[in-house]
Amino acid sequence: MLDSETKAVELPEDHAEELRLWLRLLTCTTLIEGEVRSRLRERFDVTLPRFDLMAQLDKAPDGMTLSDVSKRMMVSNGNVTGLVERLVESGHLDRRTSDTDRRVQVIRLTKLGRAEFRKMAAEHESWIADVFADLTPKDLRELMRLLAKTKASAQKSASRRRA
Amino acid sequence: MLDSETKAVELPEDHAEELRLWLRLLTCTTLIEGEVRSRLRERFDVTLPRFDLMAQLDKAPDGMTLSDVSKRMMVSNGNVTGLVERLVESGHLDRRTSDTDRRVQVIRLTKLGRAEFRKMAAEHESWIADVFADLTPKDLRELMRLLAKTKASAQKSASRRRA
DNA sequence: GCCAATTGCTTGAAGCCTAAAGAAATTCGG
DNA sequence: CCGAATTTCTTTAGGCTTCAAGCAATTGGC
Repeated sequence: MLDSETKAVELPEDHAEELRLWLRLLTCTTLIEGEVRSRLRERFDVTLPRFDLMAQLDKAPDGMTLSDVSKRMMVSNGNVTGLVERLVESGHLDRRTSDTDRRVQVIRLTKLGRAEFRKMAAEHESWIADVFADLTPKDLRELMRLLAKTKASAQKSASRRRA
Repeated sequence: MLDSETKAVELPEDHAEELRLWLRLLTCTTLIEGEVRSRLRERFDVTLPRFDLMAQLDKAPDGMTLSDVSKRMMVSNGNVTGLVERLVESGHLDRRTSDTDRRVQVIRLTKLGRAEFRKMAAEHESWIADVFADLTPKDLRELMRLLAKTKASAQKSASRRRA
């Protein structure tokens, strides 16, 4: 009894399995991400971060603030600033200062931006389908379930640390 | 019969499920990666790429060539060059030109590098264990299996494109 | 109304990353 | 043995990313 308590904190336990799982998860993501990245470049001469940002905005017809984008994309504020800058420059994004709060920048897709994104998104979806082509419907559902559980567990772990 | 053939190529099929799965996979990885990154910075003032590189070298006592590292880490050659440069500079890595092929650089951990890595790796393993803490042993095995399948499927898809 | 804390965003320094081009060494076909 | 192709690594330009510091606007306590 006392043992089981001390053990968790003191003794070096074997977590090689979790480690291997994490590495495999990372490998899968890196593999797919790299694939998507080079296809986006080849077909549309666009970078993955730009695509991701446009994807967020496509889901928000009324626009988003930079903070919203930053949270959704899980990247830093400064990162978003530069990304938006380049996309405004290229005519894909429209940027306005909020009427009610002059600190806030509201961005949304321009007509051009939306049109281009839709084209890219359609192909993108088929690439992703191809990536998972060998998984059965049951595999897909099961993987979804386990990743949901993983996400929850990871979030809990992160909040434990911040506490 | 003809239908099933045309359909796969022509008709816009619904692959929303695969798309959601990919986004969830990406979210999990980003979450965990961010967590590991900030912990490495806090505790050891080291970056994730440096840690990853040292992890590769820890598994290869006789050293590795830069190309080996590049393939293993799935990053570009130029990336490795810079990374190695900084780690040699900080005394963690040792770099020598191969005796048999003057193009080849062989790198390995120094005593300092190995000692520091071992300390980091021990903590790292416990962080990862914590991330997956809510998954049962069965979950872990099942997730491992499905990710193996995903990896194989993704590799197949990537090679189809390059073909 | 005022001042402190917070929030939203930008800036700057450093590092990471890729693609593409190029330099140097090796390998291989003939 | 020669030259073409390949391999290994570096360099360059451009972009992505973080952290930390800082500025401007708003909010909330008093």
